[in-house]
Amino acid sequence: MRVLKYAILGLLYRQEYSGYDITSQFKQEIGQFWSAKHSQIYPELRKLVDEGLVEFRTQIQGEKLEKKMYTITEQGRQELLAWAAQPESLPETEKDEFMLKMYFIHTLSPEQARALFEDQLQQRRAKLAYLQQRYESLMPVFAKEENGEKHTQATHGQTASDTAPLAFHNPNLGHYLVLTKAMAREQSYVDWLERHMKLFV
Amino acid sequence: MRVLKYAILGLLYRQEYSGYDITSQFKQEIGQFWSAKHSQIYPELRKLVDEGLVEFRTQIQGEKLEKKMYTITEQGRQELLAWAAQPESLPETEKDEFMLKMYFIHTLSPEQARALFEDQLQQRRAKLAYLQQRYESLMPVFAKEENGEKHTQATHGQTASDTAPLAFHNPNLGHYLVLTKAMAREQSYVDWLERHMKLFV
DNA sequence: CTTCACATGTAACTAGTTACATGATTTA
DNA sequence: TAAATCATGTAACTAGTTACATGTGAAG
Repeated sequence: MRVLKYAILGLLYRQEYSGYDITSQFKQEIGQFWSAKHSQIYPELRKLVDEGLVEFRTQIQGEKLEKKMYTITEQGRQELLAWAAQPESLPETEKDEFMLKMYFIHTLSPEQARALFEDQLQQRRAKLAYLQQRYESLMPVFAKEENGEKHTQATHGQTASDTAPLAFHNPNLGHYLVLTKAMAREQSYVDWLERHMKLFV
Repeated sequence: MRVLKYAILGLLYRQEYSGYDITSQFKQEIGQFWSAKHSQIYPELRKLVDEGLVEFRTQIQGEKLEKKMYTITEQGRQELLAWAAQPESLPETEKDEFMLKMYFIHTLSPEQARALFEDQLQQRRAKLAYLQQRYESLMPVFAKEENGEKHTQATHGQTASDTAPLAFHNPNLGHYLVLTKAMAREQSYVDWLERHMKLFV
Protein backbone atom coordinates (compact mmCIF):
# COMPACT_ATOMS: atom_id res chain seq x y z
CA MET A 1 0.00 0.00 0.00
CA ARG A 2 2.79 2.42 0.96
CA VAL A 3 0.47 5.15 2.18
CA LEU A 4 3.34 7.00 3.88
CA LYS A 5 4.97 7.32 0.47
CA TYR A 6 1.92 9.21 -0.84
CA ALA A 7 1.50 11.22 2.34
CA ILE A 8 5.04 12.55 1.89
CA LEU A 9 4.58 13.16 -1.84
CA GLY A 10 1.35 14.99 -1.09
CA LEU A 11 3.07 17.29 1.39
CA LEU A 12 5.89 17.99 -1.08
CA TYR A 13 3.39 18.77 -3.85
CA ARG A 14 3.04 22.36 -2.69
CA GLN A 15 6.40 23.15 -1.11
CA GLU A 16 9.78 21.77 -0.19
CA TYR A 17 10.21 20.33 3.27
CA SER A 18 12.97 18.78 5.35
CA GLY A 19 12.43 15.43 7.07
CA TYR A 20 11.99 17.34 10.28
CA ASP A 21 9.35 19.59 8.68
CA ILE A 22 7.42 16.54 7.51
CA THR A 23 7.56 15.11 11.02
CA SER A 24 6.18 18.45 12.26
CA GLN A 25 3.37 18.45 9.70
CA PHE A 26 2.16 15.12 11.07
CA LYS A 27 1.78 16.83 14.45
CA GLN A 28 -0.56 19.38 12.85
CA GLU A 29 -4.10 18.84 11.54
CA ILE A 30 -3.32 16.09 9.02
CA GLY A 31 -2.01 14.09 12.00
CA GLN A 32 -5.69 13.48 12.84
CA PHE A 33 -5.84 11.12 9.84
CA TRP A 34 -2.26 10.12 9.05
CA SER A 35 1.09 10.35 10.80
CA ALA A 36 4.51 8.75 11.15
CA LYS A 37 7.52 9.07 13.45
CA HIS A 38 10.79 10.52 12.23
CA SER A 39 12.34 7.04 12.43
CA GLN A 40 9.96 5.94 9.70
CA ILE A 41 10.11 9.16 7.68
CA TYR A 42 13.88 9.37 7.15
CA PRO A 43 14.21 5.87 5.65
CA GLU A 44 11.11 6.50 3.50
CA LEU A 45 12.62 9.72 2.13
CA ARG A 46 15.79 7.83 1.30
CA LYS A 47 13.70 5.27 -0.56
CA LEU A 48 11.79 7.96 -2.48
CA VAL A 49 15.09 9.51 -3.58
CA ASP A 50 16.30 6.08 -4.77
CA GLU A 51 13.06 5.69 -6.72
CA GLY A 52 13.42 9.11 -8.31
CA LEU A 53 10.18 10.44 -6.85
CA VAL A 54 11.81 13.17 -4.76
CA GLU A 55 15.10 15.10 -4.80
CA PHE A 56 16.90 17.11 -2.15
CA ARG A 57 19.38 19.90 -1.78
CA THR A 58 21.44 20.42 1.35
CA GLN A 59 20.93 23.72 3.10
CA ILE A 60 23.02 25.18 5.90
CA GLN A 61 21.16 26.52 8.90
CA GLY A 62 23.27 29.00 10.91
CA GLU A 63 26.97 28.07 11.12
CA LYS A 64 27.11 24.39 10.22
CA LEU A 65 23.75 22.63 10.82
CA GLU A 66 22.89 20.82 7.62
CA LYS A 67 19.35 20.06 6.59
CA LYS A 68 18.06 18.35 3.49
CA MET A 69 15.26 20.13 1.69
CA TYR A 70 13.20 17.70 -0.39
CA THR A 71 11.22 18.50 -3.53
CA ILE A 72 8.92 16.29 -5.58
CA THR A 73 9.97 15.25 -9.10
CA GLU A 74 7.73 15.06 -12.15
CA GLN A 75 7.59 11.28 -11.73
CA GLY A 76 6.68 11.75 -8.09
CA ARG A 77 3.89 14.12 -9.08
CA GLN A 78 2.51 11.58 -11.53
CA GLU A 79 2.49 8.76 -8.97
CA LEU A 80 0.85 11.04 -6.42
CA LEU A 81 -1.95 12.03 -8.80
CA ALA A 82 -2.57 8.40 -9.80
CA TRP A 83 -2.97 7.44 -6.14
CA ALA A 84 -5.04 10.49 -5.17
CA ALA A 85 -7.64 10.00 -7.92
CA GLN A 86 -8.07 6.29 -7.21
CA PRO A 87 -11.08 5.40 -5.01
CA GLU A 88 -10.37 2.74 -2.41
CA SER A 89 -12.76 0.43 -0.62
CA LEU A 90 -13.48 0.95 3.06
CA PRO A 91 -11.31 -0.79 5.63
CA GLU A 92 -13.38 -3.52 7.33
CA THR A 93 -11.86 -2.56 10.68
CA GLU A 94 -11.22 0.89 12.17
CA LYS A 95 -9.37 -0.04 15.32
CA ASP A 96 -10.53 1.42 18.61
CA GLU A 97 -9.24 -0.09 21.81
CA PHE A 98 -11.85 1.66 23.93
CA MET A 99 -14.67 0.07 21.92
CA LEU A 100 -12.98 -3.31 22.23
CA LYS A 101 -13.18 -2.87 26.00
CA MET A 102 -16.82 -1.89 25.70
CA TYR A 103 -17.50 -5.12 23.83
CA PHE A 104 -16.13 -6.88 26.91
CA ILE A 105 -18.10 -4.68 29.32
CA HIS A 106 -19.40 -7.78 31.13
CA THR A 107 -15.88 -8.24 32.54
CA LEU A 108 -16.29 -4.97 34.49
CA SER A 109 -18.36 -3.76 37.43
CA PRO A 110 -20.83 -0.95 36.73
CA GLU A 111 -18.51 1.41 38.64
CA GLN A 112 -15.48 0.44 36.56
CA ALA A 113 -17.43 0.74 33.32
CA ARG A 114 -18.73 4.15 34.35
CA ALA A 115 -15.20 5.35 35.18
CA LEU A 116 -13.96 4.26 31.74
CA PHE A 117 -16.92 5.89 30.06
CA GLU A 118 -16.46 9.18 31.89
CA ASP A 119 -12.76 9.21 31.23
CA GLN A 120 -13.39 8.70 27.53
CA LEU A 121 -16.05 11.38 27.48
CA GLN A 122 -13.75 13.88 29.17
CA GLN A 123 -10.93 13.12 26.72
CA ARG A 124 -13.16 13.33 23.65
CA ARG A 125 -14.69 16.61 24.84
CA ALA A 126 -11.22 18.06 25.41
CA LYS A 127 -10.11 16.99 21.94
CA LEU A 128 -13.24 18.45 20.35
CA ALA A 129 -12.69 21.75 22.18
CA TYR A 130 -9.09 21.81 21.02
CA LEU A 131 -10.12 21.21 17.40
CA GLN A 132 -12.82 23.89 17.56
CA GLN A 133 -10.28 26.34 18.89
CA ARG A 134 -7.87 25.49 16.06
CA TYR A 135 -10.70 25.95 13.59
CA GLU A 136 -11.59 29.37 14.94
CA SER A 137 -8.00 30.56 14.93
CA LEU A 138 -7.15 29.14 11.50
CA MET A 139 -10.43 29.99 9.77
CA PRO A 140 -11.77 32.93 11.72
CA VAL A 141 -13.86 34.29 8.84
CA PHE A 142 -15.89 31.13 8.37
CA ALA A 143 -16.20 30.53 12.07
CA LYS A 144 -17.59 34.06 12.51
CA GLU A 145 -19.99 33.73 9.57
CA GLU A 146 -21.37 30.56 11.07
CA ASN A 147 -21.75 32.05 14.52
CA GLY A 148 -23.71 34.95 13.01
CA GLU A 149 -26.09 32.61 11.21
CA LYS A 150 -26.84 30.65 14.41
CA HIS A 151 -27.62 27.26 12.95
CA THR A 152 -26.28 25.16 15.80
CA GLN A 153 -28.06 21.85 16.19
CA ALA A 154 -26.67 20.39 19.37
CA THR A 155 -29.12 17.50 19.50
CA HIS A 156 -27.83 16.11 16.23
CA GLY A 157 -24.19 16.71 16.96
CA GLN A 158 -23.81 19.23 14.19
CA THR A 159 -21.84 22.20 15.36
CA ALA A 160 -21.91 25.48 13.50
CA SER A 161 -18.50 24.73 12.01
CA ASP A 162 -19.79 21.76 10.04
CA THR A 163 -21.24 23.59 7.05
CA ALA A 164 -19.07 24.30 4.02
CA PRO A 165 -18.23 27.96 3.32
CA LEU A 166 -15.30 27.36 0.96
CA ALA A 167 -15.12 27.20 -2.82
CA PHE A 168 -13.26 24.40 -4.57
CA HIS A 169 -10.39 26.67 -5.53
CA ASN A 170 -9.27 27.79 -2.14
CA PRO A 171 -5.81 26.75 -0.99
CA ASN A 172 -7.16 26.06 2.51
CA LEU A 173 -9.86 23.64 1.40
CA GLY A 174 -7.92 20.50 2.35
CA HIS A 175 -7.13 21.94 5.72
CA TYR A 176 -10.74 22.93 6.21
CA LEU A 177 -11.96 19.45 5.28
CA VAL A 178 -9.72 17.58 7.72
CA LEU A 179 -10.56 19.99 10.53
CA THR A 180 -14.32 19.77 10.05
CA LYS A 181 -14.13 16.01 9.63
CA ALA A 182 -12.08 15.59 12.80
CA MET A 183 -14.58 17.79 14.67
CA ALA A 184 -17.50 15.75 13.30
CA ARG A 185 -15.79 12.54 14.39
CA GLU A 186 -15.24 13.79 17.93
CA GLN A 187 -18.71 15.31 18.18
CA SER A 188 -20.22 11.99 17.13
CA TYR A 189 -18.12 10.19 19.73
CA VAL A 190 -19.17 12.63 22.46
CA ASP A 191 -22.86 12.33 21.47
CA TRP A 192 -22.74 8.55 21.54
CA LEU A 193 -21.04 8.53 24.94
CA GLU A 194 -23.58 10.99 26.35
CA ARG A 195 -26.50 9.02 24.94
CA HIS A 196 -25.29 5.87 26.69
CA MET A 197 -24.02 7.34 29.92
CA LYS A 198 -27.36 6.64 31.57
CA LEU A 199 -26.48 2.95 31.56
CA PHE A 200 -24.10 3.53 34.45
CA VAL A 201 -25.92 6.13 36.55
CA MET B 1 0.57 -2.97 23.91
CA ARG B 2 -0.42 -6.45 22.78
CA VAL B 3 -4.05 -5.58 22.15
CA LEU B 4 -4.65 -8.81 20.24
CA LYS B 5 -3.70 -10.71 23.38
CA TYR B 6 -6.53 -9.00 25.29
CA ALA B 7 -8.96 -9.27 22.40
CA ILE B 8 -8.48 -13.05 22.45
CA LEU B 9 -8.66 -13.26 26.25
CA GLY B 10 -11.85 -11.20 26.14
CA LEU B 11 -13.47 -13.55 23.65
CA LEU B 12 -12.46 -16.59 25.73
CA TYR B 13 -13.85 -14.99 28.90
CA ARG B 14 -17.35 -16.26 28.12
CA GLN B 15 -16.77 -19.44 26.16
CA GLU B 16 -14.18 -21.70 24.62
CA TYR B 17 -13.20 -21.10 21.02
CA SER B 18 -10.91 -22.63 18.43
CA GLY B 19 -8.46 -20.44 16.51
CA TYR B 20 -10.82 -20.68 13.59
CA ASP B 21 -13.74 -19.53 15.75
CA ILE B 22 -11.74 -16.50 16.92
CA THR B 23 -10.95 -15.64 13.31
CA SER B 24 -14.68 -15.87 12.57
CA GLN B 25 -15.57 -13.62 15.51
CA PHE B 26 -13.38 -10.89 14.04
CA LYS B 27 -15.56 -11.04 10.93
CA GLN B 28 -18.62 -10.28 13.07
CA GLU B 29 -19.54 -7.03 14.83
CA ILE B 30 -16.41 -6.68 16.95
CA GLY B 31 -14.49 -6.63 13.67
CA GLN B 32 -15.70 -3.03 13.32
CA PHE B 33 -13.25 -2.08 16.09
CA TRP B 34 -10.66 -4.84 16.23
CA SER B 35 -9.60 -7.75 14.05
CA ALA B 36 -6.72 -10.00 13.07
CA LYS B 37 -5.99 -12.59 10.38
CA HIS B 38 -5.62 -16.27 11.22
CA SER B 39 -1.88 -16.00 10.50
CA GLN B 40 -1.58 -13.64 13.44
CA ILE B 41 -4.06 -15.44 15.70
CA TYR B 42 -2.48 -18.90 15.69
CA PRO B 43 0.97 -17.69 16.81
CA GLU B 44 -0.65 -15.45 19.43
CA LEU B 45 -2.62 -18.40 20.86
CA ARG B 46 0.60 -20.38 21.05
CA LYS B 47 2.20 -17.51 22.95
CA LEU B 48 -0.75 -17.26 25.35
CA VAL B 49 -0.47 -20.98 26.10
CA ASP B 50 3.27 -20.56 26.79
CA GLU B 51 2.45 -17.70 29.16
CA GLY B 52 -0.18 -19.76 30.99
CA LEU B 53 -3.03 -17.39 30.13
CA VAL B 54 -5.00 -19.91 28.08
CA GLU B 55 -5.21 -23.70 27.84
CA PHE B 56 -6.55 -25.98 25.14
CA ARG B 57 -7.96 -29.44 24.65
CA THR B 58 -7.91 -31.22 21.33
CA GLN B 59 -11.30 -32.16 19.97
CA ILE B 60 -12.01 -34.47 17.04
CA GLN B 61 -14.47 -33.25 14.45
CA GLY B 62 -15.93 -36.13 12.40
CA GLU B 63 -13.38 -38.87 11.62
CA LYS B 64 -9.98 -37.29 12.14
CA LEU B 65 -10.13 -33.50 11.85
CA GLU B 66 -8.51 -32.13 14.99
CA LYS B 67 -9.32 -28.76 16.42
CA LYS B 68 -7.95 -27.07 19.51
CA MET B 69 -10.51 -25.60 21.83
CA TYR B 70 -9.00 -22.83 23.97
CA THR B 71 -10.14 -21.75 27.43
CA ILE B 72 -8.94 -18.87 29.58
CA THR B 73 -7.03 -19.63 32.79
CA GLU B 74 -7.42 -17.84 36.12
CA GLN B 75 -4.22 -15.93 35.38
CA GLY B 76 -5.56 -15.00 31.96
CA ARG B 77 -8.77 -13.74 33.56
CA GLN B 78 -6.78 -11.57 35.94
CA GLU B 79 -4.68 -10.02 33.18
CA LEU B 80 -7.81 -9.40 31.11
CA LEU B 81 -9.58 -7.60 33.95
CA ALA B 82 -6.52 -5.47 34.70
CA TRP B 83 -6.38 -4.35 31.06
CA ALA B 84 -10.13 -3.83 30.70
CA ALA B 85 -10.45 -1.56 33.74
CA GLN B 86 -7.48 0.60 32.77
CA PRO B 87 -8.36 3.86 30.98
CA GLU B 88 -6.07 4.69 28.07
CA SER B 89 -5.37 8.02 26.46
CA LEU B 90 -6.69 8.76 22.97
CA PRO B 91 -4.56 7.89 19.96
CA GLU B 92 -3.32 11.13 18.35
CA THR B 93 -3.99 9.63 14.92
CA GLU B 94 -6.96 7.61 13.66
CA LYS B 95 -5.78 6.68 10.20
CA ASP B 96 -8.09 7.33 7.27
CA GLU B 97 -6.63 7.18 3.78
CA PHE B 98 -9.67 8.87 2.25
CA MET B 99 -9.23 11.90 4.50
CA LEU B 100 -5.54 12.00 3.64
CA LYS B 101 -6.57 12.30 -0.01
CA MET B 102 -9.01 15.05 0.91
CA TYR B 103 -6.19 16.96 2.57
CA PHE B 104 -4.48 16.85 -0.84
CA ILE B 105 -7.66 17.78 -2.70
CA HIS B 106 -5.78 20.52 -4.60
CA THR B 107 -4.00 17.75 -6.54
CA LEU B 108 -7.36 16.78 -8.11
CA SER B 109 -9.78 18.32 -10.58
CA PRO B 110 -13.27 19.14 -9.27
CA GLU B 111 -14.59 16.17 -11.29
CA GLN B 112 -12.08 13.76 -9.78
CA ALA B 113 -12.73 15.06 -6.27
CA ARG B 114 -16.45 14.73 -6.77
CA ALA B 115 -16.09 11.14 -8.01
CA LEU B 116 -14.05 10.23 -4.92
CA PHE B 117 -16.56 11.94 -2.67
CA GLU B 118 -19.53 10.19 -4.24
CA ASP B 119 -17.80 6.84 -4.13
CA GLN B 120 -17.08 7.31 -0.45
CA LEU B 121 -20.65 8.43 0.24
CA GLN B 122 -22.06 5.39 -1.54
CA GLN B 123 -19.78 3.04 0.39
CA ARG B 124 -20.50 4.64 3.75
CA ARG B 125 -24.24 4.59 3.11
CA ALA B 126 -24.08 0.92 2.17
CA LYS B 127 -22.13 0.11 5.32
CA LEU B 128 -24.57 2.07 7.47
CA ALA B 129 -27.51 0.25 5.90
CA TYR B 130 -25.82 -3.09 6.53
CA LEU B 131 -25.19 -2.22 10.18
CA GLN B 132 -28.76 -1.02 10.67
CA GLN B 133 -30.03 -4.26 9.20
CA ARG B 134 -27.80 -6.26 11.57
CA TYR B 135 -29.06 -4.14 14.44
CA GLU B 136 -32.69 -4.72 13.58
CA SER B 137 -32.25 -8.47 13.22
CA LEU B 138 -30.15 -8.85 16.36
CA MET B 139 -32.06 -6.37 18.55
CA PRO B 140 -35.52 -6.14 17.01
CA VAL B 141 -37.41 -4.77 20.01
CA PHE B 142 -35.07 -1.98 20.77
CA ALA B 143 -34.81 -0.99 17.13
CA LYS B 144 -38.60 -0.69 16.98
CA GLU B 145 -38.75 1.43 20.13
CA GLU B 146 -36.26 3.85 18.60
CA ASN B 147 -38.41 4.11 15.51
CA GLY B 148 -41.14 5.42 17.76
CA GLU B 149 -43.26 2.28 17.64
CA LYS B 150 -44.93 0.80 20.67
CA HIS B 151 -43.54 -2.19 22.44
CA THR B 152 -45.91 -4.54 24.23
CA GLN B 153 -44.15 -7.46 25.86
CA ALA B 154 -47.00 -9.87 25.22
CA THR B 155 -46.54 -9.72 21.46
CA HIS B 156 -42.94 -10.80 21.60
CA GLY B 157 -41.06 -13.99 22.33
CA GLN B 158 -38.35 -14.67 24.89
CA THR B 159 -35.10 -14.56 22.96
CA ALA B 160 -32.09 -13.04 24.69
CA SER B 161 -32.07 -10.03 22.39
CA ASP B 162 -35.73 -9.45 23.01
CA THR B 163 -35.18 -8.03 26.46
CA ALA B 164 -34.37 -4.32 26.68
CA PRO B 165 -30.66 -3.85 25.89
CA LEU B 166 -30.30 -0.72 27.97
CA ALA B 167 -29.65 -2.39 31.31
CA PHE B 168 -26.15 -2.94 32.60
CA HIS B 169 -26.75 -6.61 33.28
CA ASN B 170 -27.72 -7.78 29.85
CA PRO B 171 -25.46 -10.29 28.14
CA ASN B 172 -25.94 -8.46 24.83
CA LEU B 173 -24.85 -5.05 26.11
CA GLY B 174 -21.36 -5.24 24.61
CA HIS B 175 -22.79 -6.28 21.31
CA TYR B 176 -25.34 -3.48 21.46
CA LEU B 177 -22.66 -0.90 22.24
CA VAL B 178 -20.38 -1.80 19.33
CA LEU B 179 -23.29 -1.89 16.90
CA THR B 180 -24.71 1.47 17.92
CA LYS B 181 -21.23 3.00 17.96
CA ALA B 182 -20.42 1.66 14.49
CA MET B 183 -23.73 3.05 13.23
CA ALA B 184 -23.02 6.42 14.82
CA ARG B 185 -19.60 6.48 13.19
CA GLU B 186 -21.00 5.74 9.74
CA GLN B 187 -23.91 8.14 10.17
CA SER B 188 -21.50 10.90 11.11
CA TYR B 189 -19.37 10.10 8.06
CA VAL B 190 -22.40 10.16 5.76
CA ASP B 191 -23.62 13.44 7.27
CA TRP B 192 -20.25 15.09 6.82
CA LEU B 193 -19.98 13.91 3.22
CA GLU B 194 -23.50 15.13 2.42
CA ARG B 195 -22.88 18.49 4.05
CA HIS B 196 -19.79 19.03 1.90
CA MET B 197 -20.98 17.56 -1.36
CA LYS B 198 -22.11 20.97 -2.57
CA LEU B 199 -18.44 21.91 -2.95
CA PHE B 200 -18.28 19.81 -6.11
CA VAL B 201 -21.67 20.43 -7.70
C1' DC C 1 -17.34 -34.85 -7.82
C1' DT C 2 -16.85 -30.33 -6.93
C1' DT C 3 -17.22 -26.35 -4.29
C1' DC C 4 -17.39 -24.16 0.00
C1' DA C 5 -16.58 -24.04 4.75
C1' DC C 6 -13.79 -25.88 8.46
C1' DA C 7 -9.27 -26.23 10.40
C1' DT C 8 -4.15 -25.18 11.37
C1' DG C 9 -0.03 -23.82 10.59
C1' DT C 10 4.60 -21.29 8.57
C1' DA C 11 7.43 -17.95 5.63
C1' DA C 12 8.40 -13.75 3.85
C1' DC C 13 7.48 -9.33 3.89
C1' DT C 14 5.72 -4.53 5.06
C1' DA C 15 4.48 -1.12 8.49
C1' DG C 16 5.14 1.04 12.59
C1' DT C 17 7.13 1.93 17.48
C1' DT C 18 10.64 2.49 20.92
C1' DA C 19 15.12 3.11 21.98
C1' DC C 20 19.76 4.41 20.88
C1' DA C 21 22.91 8.01 19.18
C1' DT C 22 24.62 12.53 18.05
C1' DG C 23 25.04 17.29 17.49
C1' DA C 24 23.50 22.47 16.42
C1' DT C 25 20.61 26.48 17.33
C1' DT C 26 17.45 29.27 19.68
C1' DT C 27 15.17 31.07 23.59
C1' DA C 28 14.27 31.97 28.31
C1' DT D 1 23.83 28.43 30.87
C1' DA D 2 20.14 25.41 30.78
C1' DA D 3 16.26 23.80 28.42
C1' DA D 4 13.68 23.43 24.40
C1' DT D 5 13.66 22.93 19.67
C1' DC D 6 15.87 21.91 15.34
C1' DA D 7 18.01 18.31 12.72
C1' DT D 8 19.27 13.44 11.07
C1' DG D 9 20.05 9.09 11.37
C1' DT D 10 20.19 3.66 12.90
C1' DA D 11 18.96 -0.63 15.68
C1' DA D 12 15.95 -3.60 17.68
C1' DC D 13 11.65 -4.85 18.15
C1' DT D 14 6.45 -5.45 17.68
C1' DA D 15 2.38 -5.65 14.80
C1' DG D 16 0.17 -6.87 10.85
C1' DT D 17 -0.43 -8.58 5.81
C1' DT D 18 0.12 -11.63 1.95
C1' DA D 19 1.43 -15.76 0.30
C1' DC D 20 2.59 -20.53 0.83
C1' DA D 21 1.14 -25.11 2.36
C1' DT D 22 -1.87 -28.85 3.73
C1' DG D 23 -5.72 -31.47 4.75
C1' DT D 24 -10.94 -32.71 6.42
C1' DG D 25 -15.96 -32.42 6.20
C1' DA D 26 -20.44 -31.12 4.50
C1' DA D 27 -23.65 -30.09 1.00
C1' DG D 28 -25.35 -29.70 -3.50
